[in-house]
Formats: sequence, structure tokens, C-alpha cells
Amino acid sequence: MSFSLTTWNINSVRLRIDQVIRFLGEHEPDVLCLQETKCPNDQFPLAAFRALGYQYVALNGQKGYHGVATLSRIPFAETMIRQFCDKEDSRHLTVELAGTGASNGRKGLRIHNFYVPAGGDIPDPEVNPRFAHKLAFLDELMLWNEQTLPAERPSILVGDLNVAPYETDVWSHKALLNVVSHTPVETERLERFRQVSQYVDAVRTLQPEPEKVYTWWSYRSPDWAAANKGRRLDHIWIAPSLTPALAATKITRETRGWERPSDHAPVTVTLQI
DNA sequence: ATGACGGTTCTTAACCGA
Repeated sequence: MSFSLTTWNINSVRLRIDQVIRFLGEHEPDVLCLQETKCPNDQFPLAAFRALGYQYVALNGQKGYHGVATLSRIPFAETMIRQFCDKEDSRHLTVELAGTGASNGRKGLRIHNFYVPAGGDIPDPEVNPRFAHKLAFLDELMLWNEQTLPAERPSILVGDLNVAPYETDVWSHKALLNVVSHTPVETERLERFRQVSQYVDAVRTLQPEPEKVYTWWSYRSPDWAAANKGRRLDHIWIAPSLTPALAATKITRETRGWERPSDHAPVTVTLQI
């Protein structure tokens, strides 16, 4: 059976609901994980998703900022939200898919949806509290990992991790070394977390370095497609037990060219389970 | 070539994103 999942930082789900619906109609992933929904839960545009068969919805939204949502054609056995850094912000949501575990003695498939703090402008935690928050969030992810033991159950970790970890994840490694999202203190933390948790970077498995791979292009670039000064900030990591099932990954760059787009492109993984 | 932008808010300027 084929299973596909898309992660997309939509930068306001209400403003871009028509684009989300268009994407779902064209690509039909089984599960969609959104970040930066910027939408309180009671204002989430549920009807549009239900009409396309995404009946199962888990929300962690707040007003104005951040916000994650997971929409699915497969029922959930469980949903979980964890707070990070003792803040009330909406940056995490885990769902466990029903029918993927207990009946045959296995642990169910969990999907972890994250929106890691952006980190502000100055890459110095001493003078920039946002960067300090980002580093603390990445440190806390390591502790979270020890409780969830992703190597021991089928799981997928996705989201806007706001870090471009490898040299060919940015348009210029040299130019961005001191730019938030690609500084060594961030990239080393993220890579350490991934390695300790034993997650496999699905996109880089199928598009290994040194190929340049991006998922985000700044709004400020006047000709984003020609300049192509992107970064790979959005990620899909799969548990080691799922790697034999990894069939395809796709970054749908064309949505960045739609009218009034998100600055992030959707990233999709397909597994043959 | 980190901005020439774009989102939200008890809006009309401030804040945040990355």
C-alpha cells in the first residue's frame, strides 16, 4: 500500500485556503502537515478539508503567530501536544494513525509536526532572545527524543525546522555561515538531534549532496526563480524501520510561483508500506 | 544581493518571519 505525506509552511491557512485545496486536489497526500497556520482552532477552515476527504484533523493553533495542523484521510488513534521552553506557543503536534499498530502487535505510526522558532536576525544568544529561544528549543528536542524513542517505533518527523543543515541546503554556504538558519551552532544541534534519534533525512536519501535542494525562497527576492537563492528549511525525517519503504520525495516548487504564494514549498514523501 | 516583502493585529504603525 502506498502512503504519502506532505509538509507545508502555509504562512496563513485562511489567506491561502484556496491554494491548499488546489494542492490537495492535484497531489492527494494521505496526510497534510501545516505550519504557520496563524489561525485559532475555532476559526480553522475545516469544511474545505472535509469536502476533499480530510475528515480527521488535529489542531494546535493560536492567534496571529505560529500554529500547526495535521489533516488526514486516515483516522487518528491519538493526538498529543507538547509545550517547549515553558511557552504557550503552538509549535508541536503529534498524531498516531489508527490501524497501524496494536492489532498486529506493533506500535502505531506516529507523525510529529514541528514549527521550530525562526530565531530572529542576530545569531548571538547573548543579545538576541529569539536566537536563545531557538537554541533552547533544539536542546529540548534532544530531551523529547529520549522519551519518544523514535528508533523503536515507526514514526515520521516533519515540519519547518528553520535550519538548513548542510552546505548544499543553501544557495551559498559561505555567504550564509553567519546568517540565522545556517550557523554552525544551529546546524550542529539539528544534525546531532537527527543522528541521536536515528531518523533518516528522506529528501537527502534520494537527493544526496552535493545537489542543491531548497524549500524556501525569500519574498524579498525580486525574481526568486531566476536568482534561486533558496534554503532547505522544511524537512521529512523517517524512522529507520521505514527506510526500506521509502519510495519517493518531492518538493513542489511550482506553488512558489502561484499568485500571493507562501514563501515555502510543500515537501512530500511517499512510502510503500 | 539579509532584502527590492508579506503576514497579523482590539491595525492605519508595529511586530514577526528567515
